Amino acid sequence: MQPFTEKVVQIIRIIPPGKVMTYGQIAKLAGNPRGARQVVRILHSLSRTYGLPWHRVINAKGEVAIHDEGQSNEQMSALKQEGIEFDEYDKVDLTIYRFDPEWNDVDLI
DNA sequence: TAAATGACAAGTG
DNA sequence: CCACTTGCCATTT
Repeated sequence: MQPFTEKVVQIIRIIPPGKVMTYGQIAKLAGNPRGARQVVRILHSLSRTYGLPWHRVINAKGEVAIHDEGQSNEQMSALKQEGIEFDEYDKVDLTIYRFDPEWNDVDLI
């Protein structure tokens, strides 16, 4: 497995309840600012086996990016249960709910 | 080994 | 704010 993939997994695992991260943000922290699409693939294929909080990962606009309706509804209710609120366009306020690791030493985790 | 894929991002008008 | 374009790159076909 690529180091990038492994880091992405590590990062997603540390997202606390009630907070979210964006694909691009995760990719950047994992060492590849252009790897947003790889994060997508990882969530798809590894979220189950690694028990990742996949529902806390959304796109840069603050929207749930799932195309499948059933799954997107599942993600939204999961986030609501953690205290995250959606506006009338089903978007979250990233200025409030975005998780910023600040102490950014992801390599140590 | 080459081509296609994707739950994206950032820029432009 | 919306529509559209371009860049992206690990994984899958």
